[in-house]
Amino acid sequence: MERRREEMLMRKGPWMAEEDEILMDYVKKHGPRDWSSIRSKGLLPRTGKSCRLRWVNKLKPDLKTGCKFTAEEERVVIDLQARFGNKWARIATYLQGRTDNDVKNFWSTRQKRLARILQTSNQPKSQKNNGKAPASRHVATTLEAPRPLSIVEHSSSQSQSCQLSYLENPDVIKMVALPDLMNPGLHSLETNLPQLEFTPTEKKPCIEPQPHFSFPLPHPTLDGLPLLPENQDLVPGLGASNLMEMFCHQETPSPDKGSHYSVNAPFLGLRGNSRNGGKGDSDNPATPDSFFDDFPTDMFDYIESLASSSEW
DNA sequence: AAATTCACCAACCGCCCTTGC
DNA sequence: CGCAAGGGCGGTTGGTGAATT
Repeated sequence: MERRREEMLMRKGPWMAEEDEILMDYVKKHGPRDWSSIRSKGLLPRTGKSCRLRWVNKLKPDLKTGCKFTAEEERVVIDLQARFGNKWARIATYLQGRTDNDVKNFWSTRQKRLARILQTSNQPKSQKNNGKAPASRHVATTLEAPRPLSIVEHSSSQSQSCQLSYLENPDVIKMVALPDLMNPGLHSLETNLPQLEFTPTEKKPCIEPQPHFSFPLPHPTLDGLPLLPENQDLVPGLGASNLMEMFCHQETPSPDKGSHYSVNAPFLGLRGNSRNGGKGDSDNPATPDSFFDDFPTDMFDYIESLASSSEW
């Protein structure tokens, strides 16, 4: 009795269908506001926060629940994350039917995948086959390379072999992993695309709206910033040597460390996590991880398609 | 077939901002 | 102006099912 009463005081955990019904009914009558009064009126033994969250993430009409992010949505998230940082709620406003939680989860999964990929790649070959991770998941992307990564200029002919969704991205810097970087098998796959494009996140003032966006946007621009600037294959004046300097200006490759490049590229607009004084993510100091935030997700698709290939 | 790994998702927690008194 | 409550948001965790070994 007492226990039941306690339960009634405040419920946690998964929502039941009846609770959903009550909440829906409440929102129908009162609108999505005054969440705390749901509890105070004795309608549900849930906190206002919990009610709001449930509504926003599950009950709100027109949500794309259960649908994976499309390639286009992924691209939008990547672009907007580069622009806004971890402002999931803001990013979500540009994705119809997606919530901040959706975007956050998508991004988190992507980050974990990348972290794992990098970790796996950083292991010496001798360890790799002994590791618990399946061999098929080994990938060929790393910043701790046996040989330095080479950075080449973008050219239209090369770009055609790349993920199309990134070709219109501004300030594209293409990093080409050497074919034998991690796996000799890459030689045979070279023509397929052993190229990784990095999207710098420098917040440049843009003149014109990006015409390539095909998804519906609430505004033609984002807070006055066009979503993407016009095509610019390269940051003006950034030749390969300049790029190398920018990537490696903090620490040059040391032979005894096996050409380990410590990447610190301020021009990328690196971000830190938002909370610690980080309300303005975009001007946060760079963090080691944040560099990788700008990896396109389909990079992984490509990598994984390689990884799952029997050629590995 | 069992164990392990991974991806995805739902929900909670804590911090911060806004608002009302 | 200061305080408290409510709400918004980002980070994190835990559960579950699918995929892989």
